[in-house]
Amino acid sequence: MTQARAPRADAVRNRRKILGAASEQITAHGPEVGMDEIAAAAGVAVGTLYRHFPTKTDLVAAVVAEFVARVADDAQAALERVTAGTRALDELTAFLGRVVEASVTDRAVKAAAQALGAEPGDRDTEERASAAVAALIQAGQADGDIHPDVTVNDIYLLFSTAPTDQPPAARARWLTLVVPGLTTRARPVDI
Amino acid sequence: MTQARAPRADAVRNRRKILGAASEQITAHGPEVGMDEIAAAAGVAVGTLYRHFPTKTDLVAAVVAEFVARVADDAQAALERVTAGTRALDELTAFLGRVVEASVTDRAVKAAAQALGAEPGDRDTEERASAAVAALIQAGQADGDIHPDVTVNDIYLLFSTAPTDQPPAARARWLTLVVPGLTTRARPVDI
DNA sequence: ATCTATCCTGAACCGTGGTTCACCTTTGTG
DNA sequence: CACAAAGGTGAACCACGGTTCAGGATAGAT
Repeated sequence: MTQARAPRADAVRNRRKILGAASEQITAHGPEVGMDEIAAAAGVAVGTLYRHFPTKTDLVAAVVAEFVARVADDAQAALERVTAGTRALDELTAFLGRVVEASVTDRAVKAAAQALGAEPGDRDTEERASAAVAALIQAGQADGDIHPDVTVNDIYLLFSTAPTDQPPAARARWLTLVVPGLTTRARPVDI
Repeated sequence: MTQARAPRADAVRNRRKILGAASEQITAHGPEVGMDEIAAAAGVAVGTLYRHFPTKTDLVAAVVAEFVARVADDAQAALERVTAGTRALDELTAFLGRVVEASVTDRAVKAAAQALGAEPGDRDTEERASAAVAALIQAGQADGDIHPDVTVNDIYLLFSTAPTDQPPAARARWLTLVVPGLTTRARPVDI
């Protein structure tokens, strides 16, 4: 059990700068930005990126984790408002809308959404988001607004198919088209 | 007005082979297959590809056009069944489902769908597909099944957001979630 | 102050994949 | 059959982007 020495001060500082710059760049230009650009934005050399994150995938995953955390916060806030008396379906709809809108600016969120379905990410944060969304759904079902079949996975499914790269009007329209599927009035469809 | 000489026999033959192989390869592995692989599948050298299609984009566009034509046929067939007495909403739903399922195998269709919203492609074929879908929608609206607001663009919007890369169950569920948005029972949503 | 483990640097490496081009082959006309 | 013109060939070119590594700098312990 060799006790690992504490990381050096500049290493910690750089790690933060890198994470910040990566978040910024990926948010602005999507996950396809070059490592060079991220390094430049962080005021650091490429090699330093690779000291902290063995591969680009790891770096992106770290950034994505931050976004997931943000979404989790959002969901929890919505849940609290419901407990305070607002209508669950409305909160869920608004939540969906907000996340989709956020996906447009923060293109990494889109990747995060797909990551939610695929790779684990932060177990805790993911759990937190899922729990809040699940509670939101349950509340809506208790109100009789949301269809009893609806699960958290449905929300993720919709979220992962959001038309992020389409104009605002299309995104709004998409939400309009998609929400009724969660609603009590909807009926199942055979394929 | 210099009359262009007719193309040579082997040129015509190769063009067909290329288009066939490209269609096959893109269908199987998506538009990201290398030009080398397409050339190999066609039993032809890379240079020949470039003689017929100045750029990879052009080749893909040509393949996509074929798929659009296939979708147009499908839509027209559905329309004819409606004229023969089947319910328009059911046909539209089934059509959506079929196209989504086709997108899974024929990954190029997905690209085609997005191309429909973006690049023109074959004006005629696109018109043909749009006309058939529009007629389908109108029929459904006449039945009182489909919401009066629904347009062809909505179908394209949904189609372009289909979860092509998710398991069959998820795709089916997606259809279930999405169709109610087209239905009379749905209500609009504010963002 | 010294010394070493840790960390940083950035030019170079490498695989990938679209594209080109100098040279050869085939077609089909005179 | 000869001989242009059209077409085909495929090795080489190039841009791009992730990754590496030998050498230099720095923190922090002694």
